[in-house]
Amino acid sequence: MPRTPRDVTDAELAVLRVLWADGPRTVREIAQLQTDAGTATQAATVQKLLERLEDKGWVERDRTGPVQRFQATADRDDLIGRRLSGIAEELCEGSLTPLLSHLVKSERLTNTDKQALRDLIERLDEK
Amino acid sequence: MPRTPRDVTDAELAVLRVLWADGPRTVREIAQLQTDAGTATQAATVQKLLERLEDKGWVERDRTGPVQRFQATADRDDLIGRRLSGIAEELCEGSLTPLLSHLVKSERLTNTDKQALRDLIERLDEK
DNA sequence: GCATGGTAAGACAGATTGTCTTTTTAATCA
DNA sequence: TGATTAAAAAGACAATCTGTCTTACCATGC
Repeated sequence: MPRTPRDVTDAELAVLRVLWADGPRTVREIAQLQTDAGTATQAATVQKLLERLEDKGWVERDRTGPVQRFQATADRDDLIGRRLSGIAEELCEGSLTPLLSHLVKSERLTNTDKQALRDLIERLDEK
Repeated sequence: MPRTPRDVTDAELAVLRVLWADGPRTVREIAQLQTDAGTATQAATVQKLLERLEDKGWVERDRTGPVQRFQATADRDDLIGRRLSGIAEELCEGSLTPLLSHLVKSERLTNTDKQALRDLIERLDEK
């Protein structure tokens, strides 16, 4: 029964968000920023989350200064990519095509989306 | 600390797969089919998984016959849709656009994919 | 009325996850 | 330089979540 852990958990994502929004930070700073944002989190908790994120490769730390500073090694789009691949892997034998066509067929695309899509495709062709 | 449970877990997905592939089935049949497929699973376990799937709305059961028969209420594409929405919700304030552009920009699309994509878009325009 | 197979309840252990507490280290200062 | 303090590492915990079973309950066919 090998359960598959989450790539990034809720609490971990909250930390990543701070790093994405405010760049490299210390543990205290992150905790403070989260508290400001309404989600009070003890520094010790943030520290543990950062440790786990580092293990998973989402974050790296700078140990040179007197106080460690953490920064994300991947941005939101990278996480999106990993999640999409995960879905493709689990439900489509690895192919992204079903995801793509699902999105295009979904009724939720705005006209702007459609136009952007056409542009993207054209640019694709050029290459 | 409200953890967000998985929409469909690994073991549950295995059951869903059987229903998708072989249509409405009884608990025993599902267990048997899984065993045939190499993943031995006791009928009791399948029963519990089906119960959970029913609670979550992925499966419904026909209690009329002497033996209950289960069937999926959603297909693979529905699950894909839910997952995509989940990502959009969690990482893109609900917008699907970032997912879409990620997919299109990914290097993993084959020429066939691209062509299919163009066709889809054209059909979109017509509506 | 009783055996039997199917169903429902629920018991469990192991893993995951969000949060802390305790130790250990490192840096500061009287 | 020894005492004080802040930071980081370890690791303790409780509350789930999940995959699997076990036990109790029922309806049917003899």
